[in-house]
Amino acid sequence: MKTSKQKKLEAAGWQVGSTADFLELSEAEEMLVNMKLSLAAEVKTLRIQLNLTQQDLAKRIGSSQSRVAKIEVADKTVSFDLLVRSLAVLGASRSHIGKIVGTRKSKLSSKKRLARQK
Amino acid sequence: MKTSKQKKLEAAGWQVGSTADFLELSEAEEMLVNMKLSLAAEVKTLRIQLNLTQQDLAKRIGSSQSRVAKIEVADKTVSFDLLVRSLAVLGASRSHIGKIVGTRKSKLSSKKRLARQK
DNA sequence: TTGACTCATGTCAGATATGACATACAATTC
DNA sequence: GAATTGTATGTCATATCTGACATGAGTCAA
Repeated sequence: MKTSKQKKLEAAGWQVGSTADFLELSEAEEMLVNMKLSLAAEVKTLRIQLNLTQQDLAKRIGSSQSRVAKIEVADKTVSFDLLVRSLAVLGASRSHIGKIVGTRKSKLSSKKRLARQK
Repeated sequence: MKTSKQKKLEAAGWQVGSTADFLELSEAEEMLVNMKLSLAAEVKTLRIQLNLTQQDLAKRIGSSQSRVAKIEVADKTVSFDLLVRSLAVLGASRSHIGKIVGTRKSKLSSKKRLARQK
């Protein structure tokens, strides 16, 4: 099924699903990247709060130190799955993870924000 | 670095990072599965709200109808990434997605809940 | 300095996810 | 009951992700 609007557009010769969709995908992709960055930052935060080394966390999630390093910088070879799994193992609840996913990180780091207040 | 508690446990002969961690991983895994189920359900809900067929959504995310079908039943070959990407393309905001991720679905479907009220 | 410890990054073989296709099933319409 | 439409499921070649390893760089104490 399609909306009448879509049908009209297509009848008028528009390629609904090519150019416009490319933009939509880009936007979605950017959002995904930002989410991953937020999740990655939280992994690092939680790990440090728990006084664990990357090696320690690696052991907990059945991986290696190098991969944990990549997780924490949201390396492009790191999946959403792995990020969420890491948070879960660090004790983050669903609602906690949901908050991270749903909250846009401020562009200024807390360090810069502090400097800014002076 | 390790917590003093961990050090004590290890000194006492515990294999911190083997048995206990296996349980932690299982819990995390279960949480992940539940999250995926919630996300999958939301994909279906949003798609239907937007009056799109699986084929339409497939086109939007650059995939195929069959994969969308798998997405909506949270097939085990469907990644978190793909679920979130789908929601994003369906117009879900970060906070919207965050809510889905963070909210445990009631075990009773809305249909059953309605039947229950009688 | 040397060594131990922590984190970052490149590489790679093997595991997993992917789009695409074929096909099956259900509901509608003719 | 044949055709159409929307959805589900199995398979497969390929793309992407994975753990593991090697190695470099920074910190700190002996």
